[in-house]
Amino acid sequence: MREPQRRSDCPISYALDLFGDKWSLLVMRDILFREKAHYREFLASEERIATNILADRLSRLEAAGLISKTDEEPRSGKQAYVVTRKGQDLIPVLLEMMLWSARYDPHTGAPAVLIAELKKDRAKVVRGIRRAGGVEPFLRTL
Amino acid sequence: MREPQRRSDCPISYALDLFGDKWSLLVMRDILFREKAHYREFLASEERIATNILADRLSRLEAAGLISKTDEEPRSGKQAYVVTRKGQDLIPVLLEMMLWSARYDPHTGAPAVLIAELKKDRAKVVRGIRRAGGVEPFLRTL
DNA sequence: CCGGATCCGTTTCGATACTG
DNA sequence: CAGTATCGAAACGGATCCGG
Repeated sequence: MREPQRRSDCPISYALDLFGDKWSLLVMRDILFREKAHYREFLASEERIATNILADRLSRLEAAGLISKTDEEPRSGKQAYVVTRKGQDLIPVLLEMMLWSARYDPHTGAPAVLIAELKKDRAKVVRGIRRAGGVEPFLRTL
Repeated sequence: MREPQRRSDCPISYALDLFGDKWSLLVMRDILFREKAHYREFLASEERIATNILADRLSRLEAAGLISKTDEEPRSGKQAYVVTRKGQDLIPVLLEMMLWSARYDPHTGAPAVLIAELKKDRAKVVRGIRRAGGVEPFLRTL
């Protein structure tokens, strides 16, 4: 497993050490907005993460305290990943990133519903995701 | 130069293709919060980016329309990078990321001033950075 | 089946030296 | 000053293998 090393004392570098790669934030998107919980489900994302990379990212995210592993059904060997409070607090970051992408990505349109909701009551949207885990259909496309 | 290729139609993947590495967001931090404009200034950051990586990231960010290069002083060969509107619109993303880092990074304390300002009037803070480019001293530590 | 670990070829990174 | 060139090291990606 890759052990990230801090490169500076600037606060943002803590996030960059964790998320400065192609996959970590995608895993967090899956668990936060798409209710994914099992290894197989992450693997099935359209971005096609490799098995070894996924295993590495899951264990790094767990080591950093953003997710935690639970033995859902010990006899079948089935495990589930759940997001922690620290992980949930990443929701605003992902939302801002998604808003920026939606505005400038020539490839996808901006999800007008979400933008309107955010403008109306930002904190409420964050709370909704935190509780429901992306149950609202428009969130699942992020 | 590395040409990023889109991996999915999910809007957030546009941002991840651009920023899914250790350096791109650091360059944007430098230009947005620390008023850096010249190649050597970026090089001087404490994270010690290599010259070839910096050149690559600058040209990618320029190709993506987040910064643009101007001939500040044509006869001395001195060039300056300036941030575009599209690049400035990344400020909220960086701010959220910094807030999250500050909250959870055991290594740095949270900049209380900024947190208070953001809670009071988020849009005003963003406008301030947009105009002044990190002139406020507390921004330079981000 | 499920959740990985291992192996291995390819891509990217990073440090230093060098150049227009 | 603002980058290239080079080269070893690290990370990635795909395929396959393994233990429960």
